[in-house]
Amino acid sequence: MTKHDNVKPSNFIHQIIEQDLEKGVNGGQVITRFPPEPNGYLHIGHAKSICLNFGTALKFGGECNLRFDDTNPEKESQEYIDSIIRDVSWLGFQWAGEVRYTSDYFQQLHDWAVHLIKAGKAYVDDLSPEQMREYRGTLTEPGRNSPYRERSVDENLALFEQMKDGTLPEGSCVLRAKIDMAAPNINLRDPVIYRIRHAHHHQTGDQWKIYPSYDFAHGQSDAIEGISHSICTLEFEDHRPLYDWLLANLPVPVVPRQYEFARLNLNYTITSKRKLKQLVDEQHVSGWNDPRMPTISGLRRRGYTPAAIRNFCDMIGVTRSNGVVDMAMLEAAIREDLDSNAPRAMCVTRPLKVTITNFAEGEEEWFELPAHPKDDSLGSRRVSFGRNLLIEQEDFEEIAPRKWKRLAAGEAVRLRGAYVIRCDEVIKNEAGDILELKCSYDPATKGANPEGYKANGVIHWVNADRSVPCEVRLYDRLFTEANPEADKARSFLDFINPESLVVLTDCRAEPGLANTEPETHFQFERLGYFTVDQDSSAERLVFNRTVTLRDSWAKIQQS
RNA sequence: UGGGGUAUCGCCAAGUUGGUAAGGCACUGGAUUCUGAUUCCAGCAUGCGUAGGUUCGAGUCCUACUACCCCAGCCA
Repeated sequence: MTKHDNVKPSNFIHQIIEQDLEKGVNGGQVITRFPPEPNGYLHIGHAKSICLNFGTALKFGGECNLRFDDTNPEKESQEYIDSIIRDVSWLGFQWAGEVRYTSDYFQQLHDWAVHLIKAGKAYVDDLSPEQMREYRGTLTEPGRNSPYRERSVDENLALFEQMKDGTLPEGSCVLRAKIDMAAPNINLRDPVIYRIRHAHHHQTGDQWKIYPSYDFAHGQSDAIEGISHSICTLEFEDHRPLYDWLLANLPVPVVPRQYEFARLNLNYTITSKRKLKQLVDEQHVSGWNDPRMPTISGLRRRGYTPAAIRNFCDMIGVTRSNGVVDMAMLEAAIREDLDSNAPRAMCVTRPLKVTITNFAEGEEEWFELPAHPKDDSLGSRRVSFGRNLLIEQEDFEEIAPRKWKRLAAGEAVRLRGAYVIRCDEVIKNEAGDILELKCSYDPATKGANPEGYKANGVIHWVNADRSVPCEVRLYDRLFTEANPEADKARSFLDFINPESLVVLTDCRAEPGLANTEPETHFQFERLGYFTVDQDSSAERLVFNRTVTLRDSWAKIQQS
């Protein structure tokens, strides 16, 4: 949508808000929130939610809170909290006020639970988890009332007090909302709203022995924060009646409304936190920020930019229909950004020795080349030319194939930004491997077309005596299947792409690339966009391939 | 067999008093090009899950089907 910025990205939630604003709902205030559970790292799917929630607040002059939905201490940790804060900031969004935690509201939530008990709308149930499942009924059969459902208010109060005090063991009982065991919507069949957990909480320590369930915590936390539009994904749609029931039965300050949108699915990857964690725990990848991971930190390390991710989120839109977005769309977003903003450079990844026989030994010539073909504001760079050069192995064929625009025996090709050279001799070993090319350069072709003959095309190169040794990590899609989770009989792990990472250690980059800082982006001409990895140092430069350039030659070859 | 949803080009997605199918990605031609990149031009749904119906006219209204997704954690 950025490309021609004609149709402004609109979505059904914005339309609802516009109507609300016209009606004067919420006093004209738009307050949203992004509510991650700190039990893993954020991924591209969360980026969609972040852009929606923060973007909506921005669009309507409102605010968006960052709230950790931390009601399940056993699965959560400070490491995840830190990573989430880092990722949201990096994406370019600022939340209103301090970071919030559902655990900030534990006391209020507890008091509201007591309120429900006193109103005869909640009870302590001693049923075991197995029994509770039996009593709940099935999708097609109604449930039955628990034998503990009619306990007196006083008894419930006393029991809940004991749960809270820690005098009752974990799992011995729970607090349930008293709604309707025959409701067709299973979420309304007396949902559990508090359970006993003698666990240490990353924020509240050992203060609490009981923790509220998601359903009991979320809507009320929204109300406490004055959220006007509580946006979540489709799977919570069935929870909305419960969300509304709790707000209707509690003395909350405001009544937020919940709206659901379809979560993002991307092909050739997964966006299940559980499975991403499995990839990390079982070391199929190097960590949450492995450049192959669809996590925000992985994309960042891979070389994706905040602007590209935000643009991608605009491109895919927000609807209620479940679909699978093509990875090509994400790649298009980063190409668009980096094409206009990344400085160009030359790097030879699989070097082939080229000796310029008519260029004097020990001599050197420097060229000043623009850093960007269309944007002078990016400045220029200097590259060194000499007798000993390196070109890409795949840029030479002894016998040129049809439509070949590179170097071939006896033919001429332009070295980007320098001279046209001709291959005069091919040096091979006994096995027939090509070891070196003897070439001659045409001194008249600096900034000028050759006279009386034509060069096949343009290839990139580097001065062997001046280039910077470096490592290049070629990344590709993590899975070989568009939907690695489709096969019920096989694990998604079976479809990990064995070539998702290819490490090249004998690469040579142009001189100016020495001492580049991590996260600096480049376009290595004719190869793709690359970004300096966090492992990189002055002693050992490391580049990650973010994405290749579009390659019409590859398509010609295939056909 | 219960409840809640969704169905518009290969993918995403506009379409809001019914008026004669945006755009992006991908793809295919062609032009420019010292990146087979970029850019530019052109092409790409007589049809909107299916079948009926209402209407001068339906993706938009009605009816009946079909497919797919979510729900039976003391996870979120």
